[in-house]
Amino acid sequence: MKTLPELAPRQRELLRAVIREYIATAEPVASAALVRRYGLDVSSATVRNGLAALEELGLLTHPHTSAGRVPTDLGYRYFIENLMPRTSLLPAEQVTVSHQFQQAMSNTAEWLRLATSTLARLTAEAAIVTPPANTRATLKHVEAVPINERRVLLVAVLEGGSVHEQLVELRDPVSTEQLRRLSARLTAELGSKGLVAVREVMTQTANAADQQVTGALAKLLEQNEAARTLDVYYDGIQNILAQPEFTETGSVRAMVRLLEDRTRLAEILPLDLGTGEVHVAIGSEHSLEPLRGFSLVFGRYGGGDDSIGYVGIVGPTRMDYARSIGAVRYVGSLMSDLVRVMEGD
Amino acid sequence: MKTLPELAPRQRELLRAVIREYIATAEPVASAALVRRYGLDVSSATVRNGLAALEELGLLTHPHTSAGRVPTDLGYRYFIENLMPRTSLLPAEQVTVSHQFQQAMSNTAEWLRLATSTLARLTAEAAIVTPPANTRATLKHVEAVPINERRVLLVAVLEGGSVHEQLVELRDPVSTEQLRRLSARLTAELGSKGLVAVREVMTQTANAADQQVTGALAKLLEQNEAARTLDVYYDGIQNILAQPEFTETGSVRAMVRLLEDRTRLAEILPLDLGTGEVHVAIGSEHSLEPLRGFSLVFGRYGGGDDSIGYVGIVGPTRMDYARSIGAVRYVGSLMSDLVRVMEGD
DNA sequence: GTTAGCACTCTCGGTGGGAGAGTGCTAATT
DNA sequence: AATTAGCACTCTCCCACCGAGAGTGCTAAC
Repeated sequence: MKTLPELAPRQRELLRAVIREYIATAEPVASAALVRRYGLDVSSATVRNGLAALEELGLLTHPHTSAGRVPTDLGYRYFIENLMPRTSLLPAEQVTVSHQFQQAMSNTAEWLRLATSTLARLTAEAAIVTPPANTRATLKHVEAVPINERRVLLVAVLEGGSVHEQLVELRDPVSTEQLRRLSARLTAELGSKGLVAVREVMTQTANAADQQVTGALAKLLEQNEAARTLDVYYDGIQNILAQPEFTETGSVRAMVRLLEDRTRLAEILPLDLGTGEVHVAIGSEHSLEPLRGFSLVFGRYGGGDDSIGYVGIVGPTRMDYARSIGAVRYVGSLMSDLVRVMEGD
Repeated sequence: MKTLPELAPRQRELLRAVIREYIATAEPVASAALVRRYGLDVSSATVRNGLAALEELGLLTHPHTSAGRVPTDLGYRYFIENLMPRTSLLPAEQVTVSHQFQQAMSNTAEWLRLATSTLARLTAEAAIVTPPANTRATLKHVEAVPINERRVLLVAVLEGGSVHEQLVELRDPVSTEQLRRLSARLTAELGSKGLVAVREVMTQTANAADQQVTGALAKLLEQNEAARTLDVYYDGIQNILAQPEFTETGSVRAMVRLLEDRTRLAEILPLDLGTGEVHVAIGSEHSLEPLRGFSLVFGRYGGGDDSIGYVGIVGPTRMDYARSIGAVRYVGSLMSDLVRVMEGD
C-alpha cells in the first residue's frame, strides 16, 4: 500500500467534504457544489485549487476534464485512517439488533442467517458470514437414534454447541436397546475428546454394528472441517443491485458468482485478524479479481482461539465506511457473545 | 387462462421452430431465418403468412412492425401442452446427480443446499427449495445436553429425521444426571407424540428445572412450523444475471428482493400439486408482481402427505421448458426418496 | 395455396450541433 | 502568498437527422 500523504487542516476538510458528498450522491463532486452545500467561506476557485492539490497527491481523480472530483481508493483510505468518525451504531439500533439476537439464540443455522440478514439491512450492502469453525472439534455428546432397524441417525453435539447429524446405513439390524448403550458409552468415553480418540474406540469395538456407527462418527468429525468451509451465508444482493453504479449487470454478476461459489469464497475469507478488529480492503487493495471496484469490510468473531468465524460486508468502494465498520463490529461482538455462551462460559 | 387454439400440423411446426429459435438466440425470429435454418421447403413469404396467422391467434407477437416474431406467454403455453418433447435428463446426468445425492445424505441442511445448487446448475436458472415441513411434527428422540450448570442444549429429533436444537437458560442449576433422566423420560413418554402431549407432560412435572426444559421443548415444537416457513434455499442468481434480457438490473432486482425476503416467498410457494407433478406458470399466468416476465417451474416432493416441500426454478419466460421440467421432476423425485428414507421406509 | 416483388416501417449506428456543467489558468486583489 | 473574478476551454449529454439494413405486409401472378 502506498504511504499516505500529510495534509493541512484545510485540505483534510476538503477531502472529507468530497467523500461525504460523493458517498451521498454517487455523482462527481463540483467545486461550486462544495462551497454551496458546506458553507465554505472561500470561493469555488480556491476550492478548485485545493482539489487540484488533492488530485496531485492521488487522493482524488476526475473522470474527464470538465467533470467534478471522485475519490480514489487511496482517498478513501486516507479518509478511513484520518478523517472518519469512529462511530458505533446508534444505541436504539443496538438495542433492536441485540434483542433480535436474544430471541433467535435457539438454532445455530438460524442465528447465522439472522446475523447475515441483519448486517445486510443495517449497512444496505451485501453481507457474508461464516459459521464458527472449531479447529479441533471435540465431542460433547453422542446419540444414535434408530430410524428403522437398519438405519440410524447419528447425532453429535460438539464442544461449542454445534449439532451434526448423519444417517448411517447398517449391514445388520440393531436393537433400540443396543443403540442406547452405544450412545451412553460413546458419550462417556469420548466427552471432550476428538477424532483420534474416536478412532481408538472404533478399533477396540468388537460388535459389528457398534463399529459401523463409531466409524461413521469418525467420518463425521473428519468431514467437519471440510464441510464447514463450504458453509457460507450471504444476504443482501438486492442492495447491491440497487446501487446506481450497478445498473448494468456486468460487475455484479462477477460478485454474485463469487458469493454463490462457496468453495472459492471460503478459501478467500480467512484473514489474519484479531477478534474484534475490523479490516477494510478498498477496491484495488485486495487481490480478488471478481471484486474489482468493491470494498470489503470484514471482522473475525469467536470465543477462544479455536472457534472462529468471519463476518463482513461487500459493497461499492463508495460506501459509508463509518457505518459499515460500526455495524460489522457490533454484529461481530454479538456473535462472539453467542459463541461464548454456547461454549458454556 | 385463455383456451388454446387448434393448429394445423404446418402451423404447429412453425410455432415449434420459432420457439426453439427464440429460446436459443433471445432475438426476434425472422421468416427468412426460419426457412434457412430449418430447411423448410417453402418460401419466406409463405412462412410470413403462417406467422401472421399464429400472431392472429395470440401465440406470437412482434416488438415493432419490422422486427421478427417473439412467442407470447400463450405461445409458450401451447408449446408446453402440445409440442414439447417429454424428455427426462440424460441418463448420464441422472447418474451424476443421484450419485452426488447419495454422498451428501448426511445432513438435512446440506442436501437441501445440494439440491438447490444442483438444480440451478442443471437448468442454468435460479433454483428454489423449501425443506420438507411436517405438518404435525411428532417427536422421536429428545436429549438435554448440559452446556454448563445453568445452560442446557435441547436437541430434538423429529419423526422424519430433522434435528432441532435450542439453548435453554435455567433458573436453577441442574446435574448432568438429572438431565440424563429427563432425556430418557421425555423420549420414552413422547415417542411419536406431538405438541399436545408435550404440554401435558409439562403440567404433570413437579421439578422446576424439568418443567423449564419441557416448556422449551413445547416452544420449539410450536415454532417448528413458523420457522420452517422462513426456511427457503435459493441459488443461481448468477444465471439470471447472465441472461441477455437482464443486462439492466431493474427486473432482476425485484426478483432477488423476493428471493431474499424469505417470508414472502414462503407464503407464495404452497401450491396445490400432487407429489411428482410439475407445475409451470408462464410470465403473466401467475399473480406475482415482482416476477412479471419470469416463469416458474415448480414441483412438490415428500414422503407421505405430512412432510412436504417444494422445489423449482425461476427464469425468464424464454427458457428451455422441456429441460427445466425434466430437471425439476428428477431432483424432486430424488428428494422424495431421501425423505422416505429418513422417515424409515 | 404459394411465391416473387416491392413498398413501407422501424431500428440502429453515426454525425453534428447547441446547451450546460465544470475545470484550469491568468491576472488582479487583499 | 493566498484568494478571487473572469473567461476560455473541454467534455458530456441530449436531440435531431440521416442512411443503411432488416424484416414485414400486401398485391398480383402462378
